[in-house]
Amino acid sequence: VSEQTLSRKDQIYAVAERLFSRNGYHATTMREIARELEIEGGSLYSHITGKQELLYQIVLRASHKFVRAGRAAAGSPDAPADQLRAFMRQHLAIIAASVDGAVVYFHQWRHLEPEQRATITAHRDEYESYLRRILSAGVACGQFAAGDERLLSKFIFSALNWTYQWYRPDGPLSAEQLADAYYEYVMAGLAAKPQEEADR
Amino acid sequence: VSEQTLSRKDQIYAVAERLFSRNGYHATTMREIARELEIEGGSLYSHITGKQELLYQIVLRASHKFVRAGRAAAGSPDAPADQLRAFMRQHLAIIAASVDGAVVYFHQWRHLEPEQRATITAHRDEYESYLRRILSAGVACGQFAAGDERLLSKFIFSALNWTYQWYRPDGPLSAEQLADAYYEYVMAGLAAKPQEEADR
Amino acid sequence: VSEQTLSRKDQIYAVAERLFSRNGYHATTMREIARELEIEGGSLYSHITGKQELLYQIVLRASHKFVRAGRAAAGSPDAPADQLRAFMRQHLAIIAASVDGAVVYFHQWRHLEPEQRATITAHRDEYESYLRRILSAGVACGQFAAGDERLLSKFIFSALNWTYQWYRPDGPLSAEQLADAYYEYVMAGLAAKPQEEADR
Amino acid sequence: VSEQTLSRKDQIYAVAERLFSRNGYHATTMREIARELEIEGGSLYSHITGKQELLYQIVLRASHKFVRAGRAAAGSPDAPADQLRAFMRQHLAIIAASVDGAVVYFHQWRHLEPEQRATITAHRDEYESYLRRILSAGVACGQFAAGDERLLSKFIFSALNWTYQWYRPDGPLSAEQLADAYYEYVMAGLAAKPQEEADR
DNA sequence: ACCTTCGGGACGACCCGTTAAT
DNA sequence: ATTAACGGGTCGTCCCGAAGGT
Repeated sequence: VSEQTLSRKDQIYAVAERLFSRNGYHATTMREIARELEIEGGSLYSHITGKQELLYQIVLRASHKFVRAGRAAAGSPDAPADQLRAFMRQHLAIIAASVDGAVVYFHQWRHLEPEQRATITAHRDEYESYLRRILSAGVACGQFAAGDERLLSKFIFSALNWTYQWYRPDGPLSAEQLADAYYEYVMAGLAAKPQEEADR
Repeated sequence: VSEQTLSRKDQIYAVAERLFSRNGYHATTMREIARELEIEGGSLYSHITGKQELLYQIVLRASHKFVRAGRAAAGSPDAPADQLRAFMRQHLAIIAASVDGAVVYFHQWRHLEPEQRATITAHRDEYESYLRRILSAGVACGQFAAGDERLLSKFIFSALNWTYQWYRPDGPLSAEQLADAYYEYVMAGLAAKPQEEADR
Repeated sequence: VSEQTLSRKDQIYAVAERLFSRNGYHATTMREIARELEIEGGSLYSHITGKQELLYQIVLRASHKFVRAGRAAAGSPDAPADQLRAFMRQHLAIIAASVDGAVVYFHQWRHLEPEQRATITAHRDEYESYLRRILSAGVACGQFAAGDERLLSKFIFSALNWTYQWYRPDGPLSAEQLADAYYEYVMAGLAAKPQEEADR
Repeated sequence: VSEQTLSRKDQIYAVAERLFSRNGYHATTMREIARELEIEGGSLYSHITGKQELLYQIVLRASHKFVRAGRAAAGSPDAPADQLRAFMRQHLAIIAASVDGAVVYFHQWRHLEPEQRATITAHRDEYESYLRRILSAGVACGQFAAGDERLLSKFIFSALNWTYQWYRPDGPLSAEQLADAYYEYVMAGLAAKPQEEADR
């Protein structure tokens, strides 16, 4: 990532995001962040208010991105199956755009202050509700088989969320290709289909 | 959890597992662990060698459980689809048996020493290879549709691994029920089936 | 040194002397002492009262040996030159008998409690006075050249005391041989003698 | 000692040298060093890397001084007897310039890390070789009586090294006077000389 | 009588987030 | 943006003692 054209403050956020992601919040020191920018530890405080705020802003930003994407997907006039595909694409696009941000979002929210955590949790709940709404609509209109929507949504989120553990945007798969592949798995499963069996 | 009949050492490990899981390795202090056992911080060191060793043993134990289970599932004489079901059941059974252990295993391995981390990574690779072997066998014998087995294995692991984030063994779902539900999702997907539609 | 036939208490003192000598008082731990005896740290306290007492007794013993030897040398009816030779032989014999004891005596007395230190200092002063008495007597009877006896005594003690830094009783030189060699240096110096020069 | 014009780092080294000398390395705490400078213990670490490094630098500095002086004395074009006198003067001048530094050098090198200790030991060996070279040259040219040069060099070092135990530069004797007195002892011994007796 | 086990409590070096002065 | 420092905290170690086993 080019850190050249960013303001000093944004550079700090960028470095913090990377280090929080790689080493975790508590294992990252302010001096480490400063060293990457070739300044002294104390100098950070001309630009930021503190470590805690650093974490909060990073998590909050990621959180907003997900919520915004989810609201868009669930609010579109498309059929539920297409909404689901859009939802998955968006989710993976956000992760692909900033794997480090995603890692911090998913892993480090525990280290927020209670108030901050409450805010983030609320966002997360809202986001998850969008997927459940899509699923319900799909069942209602007969596109999806009936089932436990709550459990199903967790199943889908599992697939989506876990990607930050291994996905790298510079790998062979684009985020969209990955989303489409996962969409197929989610929709059709992996069992051999009757006609395929007949083909052999 | 009954900590009555455990040796002091095992009590320490149990508390450490819980706190590492809830708060993370670096945010957990040795004195916190001690306080839960109503002894002083320094007294821990009559029983253990250090914080790092605590983490390593906890992660190592979880790692062993997964490897053992994976080897058993992939080595059974059953058909691949049954192996897969067994694999998923075992995986969730391990998580259900100790959610805290699973959280530490999945989240805190980054804080191991390089050597320790290498050991754990090797175990993880071995474990993942068992699932891929099952999937390959299933494709070979026509039980599973052909596809990218590497990607598919990641998809399945996503579903399995993410459970530690929300699953509680004292909830409404047993680990086995959850495994079976997930197995169905993985095999058949959520798209409404033609005959099912006809059934209605 | 055979530690077989000693009482447990004496074994502890023997080990402590060795470790205090090699590593110093503060760098030696009670557990280390115990480990050499293949018991646990806490078990030492059945036999001794504490670490400080250990040091004090070791230093005190060495101190007594020197004082006793000095008193004997200075109190003998021999001529001062012979008293000096006896003094030097005795001093080195004590060091040779227990280099570790000598090291602790010379190095670790700083770590005694003030009271204990005062006792040892008094002994040391007494010991040094014996040498000065011998020197004064030698000057008075014309055996030694006149000079600053205070400085001279320091010069002689330097040679004697420093030996614990390098002397090993199992080396090529016996303590007596060393004492005699040093006696010659002290008496005659190293300058070539006139007749020796004539010899060439 | 004026600690006014020194950099903070040098002040720390000066205090550490004094305390290591008086109380020994292990009995000196970082907080004690800090207290003398009227700062908090943790604040030391803005200027230095650690306690071990403190010791190493202090010992290393003293070590360098001795080696440099020894090389100069043994390398001069003077006659061996004059080289010896110069060697002794330099040695005592170094001790007089910093008795504390000498004490640390002679006493605390045991507490260095193995690698550091090896460096210091090599320096010490080099230094001692210079004196032996002077002695050999003196014997070869007939200025010194023949004898065991190895033992003789130890004898001379004893006198020189032990001085840090009692010598204080603000006492009645200058370092040079002391060196010259010791030089006379070493060269001529203390036995009454025949012609001197005749002179009386 | 001897030793182990378990623990207390103080203290060790060192590090961290942060700030005031410059 | 730096420099120097604070103050509180971290893990770990140490000496020592009490309870209890053999």
